[in-house]
Amino acid sequence: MDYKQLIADAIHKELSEHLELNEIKLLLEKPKHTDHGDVAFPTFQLAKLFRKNPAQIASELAESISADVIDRKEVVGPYINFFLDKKVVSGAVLKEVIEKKEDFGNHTFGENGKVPIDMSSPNIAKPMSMGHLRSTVIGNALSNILTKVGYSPVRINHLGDWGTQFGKLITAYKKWGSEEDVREEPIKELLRLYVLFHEEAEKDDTLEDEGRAWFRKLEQGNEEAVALWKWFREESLKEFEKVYQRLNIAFDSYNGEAFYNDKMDRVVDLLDEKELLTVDQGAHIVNLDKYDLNPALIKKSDGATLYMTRDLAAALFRKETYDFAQSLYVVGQEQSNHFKQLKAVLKELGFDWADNIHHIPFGLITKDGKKLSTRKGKVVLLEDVLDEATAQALQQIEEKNPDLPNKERVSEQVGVGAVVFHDLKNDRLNNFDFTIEEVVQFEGETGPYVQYTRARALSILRKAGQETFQASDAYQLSDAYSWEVVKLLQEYPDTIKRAYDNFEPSIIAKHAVHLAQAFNKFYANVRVLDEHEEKEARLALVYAITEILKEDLRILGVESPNEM
RNA sequence: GUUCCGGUAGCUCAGCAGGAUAGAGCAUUCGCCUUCUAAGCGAACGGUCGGGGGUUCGAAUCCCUCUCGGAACGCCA
Repeated sequence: MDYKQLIADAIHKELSEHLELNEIKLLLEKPKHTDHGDVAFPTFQLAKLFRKNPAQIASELAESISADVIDRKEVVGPYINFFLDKKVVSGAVLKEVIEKKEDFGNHTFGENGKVPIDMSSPNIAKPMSMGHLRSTVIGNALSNILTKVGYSPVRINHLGDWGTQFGKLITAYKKWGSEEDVREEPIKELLRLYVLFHEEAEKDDTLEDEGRAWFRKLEQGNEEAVALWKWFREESLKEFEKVYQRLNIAFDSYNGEAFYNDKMDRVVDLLDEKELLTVDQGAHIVNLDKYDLNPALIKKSDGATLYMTRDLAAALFRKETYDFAQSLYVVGQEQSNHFKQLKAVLKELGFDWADNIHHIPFGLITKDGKKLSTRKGKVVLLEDVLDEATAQALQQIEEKNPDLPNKERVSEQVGVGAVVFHDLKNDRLNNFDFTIEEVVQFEGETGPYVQYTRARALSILRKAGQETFQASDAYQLSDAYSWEVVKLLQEYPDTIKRAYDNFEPSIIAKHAVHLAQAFNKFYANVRVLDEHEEKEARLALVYAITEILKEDLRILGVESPNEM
């Protein structure tokens, strides 16, 4: 039920000669202050039309408008403020939530279209950092949002499993490493070797050459090099998997950079056929002047392929494999030029589907104001952050609720939830400077706050001994506190749609926080379990909240403990 | 130098298909547990919405310009 629509209809009846229905709908707004009602209609625009002052128009127009959902109208200057019938609306909304449960807010316009999402993409032999967290959790949340609006997402972990760094790594391993050490703590050891290589390379020029030589051997299929590469890859993946399990994220594909090694010749041939390649300073490029972009580098002057070549191959592969409706790349904003070029080259090749490729950029995480750099060993390890968050959550539980069963499990849910929620709660383009204090918080607009709110709500249901509800519009509520909650529930389908339209998980996070805040106010001011004529309806509201908070958190990739 | 992000309360951020007194969290101070989990609720404090122009009945929101941060600008990914 769309109340804005109903009111627009009612107004349109009176103004059909002057304004289109959708024009009226666009004029309707949601007042900032509750004493201005639930829906407001400003009449400024009508002033010219009627050659009267807006206030006069408002008061004359208000009298003739009526609809079942309108409880009362107030004219304040040039505004007509509509107050909806709380009982009618709350009954209808609660009925729908109880009926649909976690499917409330779903849309079908995605029509099952496949949407590959390039996300996470850590580099083999390097630890997962806070930077990878962003791509991972944003990609995961977008996947969930896409599912909610009817698409069929394909989570692709485009692993950084190829490149000259493997030559360096092999060199470093053979010089300073041992099988034992790598087996012990694969990523820590491989990172140590990688950092060491760069330190030593500053003193010794021949090291870089050696690294390049080993990479060449790897490319040529040298047995020793390939074996080491495979081993590094396997060991790294095992460790990544541990993190992904903690984050509760699974991928549909691990086709990384290496996967496209044998698929790039075709791209070059295709570009050649269409006569798009030109040679400039020895390198093969595609000129993109007409797009106002720098040329795309396809082949280096030594003949080696590049990032662009590989991504073109990947784009083609994904189109052919999935016949996607859209293709998303959750990659840092510093690469927006690359993706503009990628789309432009595909366009030049005559592929209209390039329009369905979307780069989903996100802001940079810095530490002490500086960019994180694996090479310099300046990283914030994701595992360390999750461990710290979990430890603090456990400490919190010991203080607040020491008798809680499954403390370990719950502290993991709360700790990891805090970190993930923190990463998703603001506009994804915002940069932020990492401090553990800021990321691991349990009060205010945080994941644990939302989790805690839901746990309290569930506790009421447990005490009431009622955890299932009949879908009925008899659950009617009249108090101001529940009304704020009902309005937020009612907006849910729209919220999901907006999150999808903007590819923006923070819209869901904000809904979760607002819903939790509204419920906590309700909780503090309205007794649910006391005998009251609206007791059943209040319980139904509490139930609806537990469902929707859980759904909000699920979309974000955050778990919902039943008690905490 | 060019292009792209961003500048809103002490701090972190909402609000930006223009609308009625600019909101929240954190921090600080003060209230509220004999009643549904105080990881909560309430109150106080806190703002030239970076500066200046313009469009408009109306601008934090749109346009121009300046300024200050961050990022990207052909052989890394």
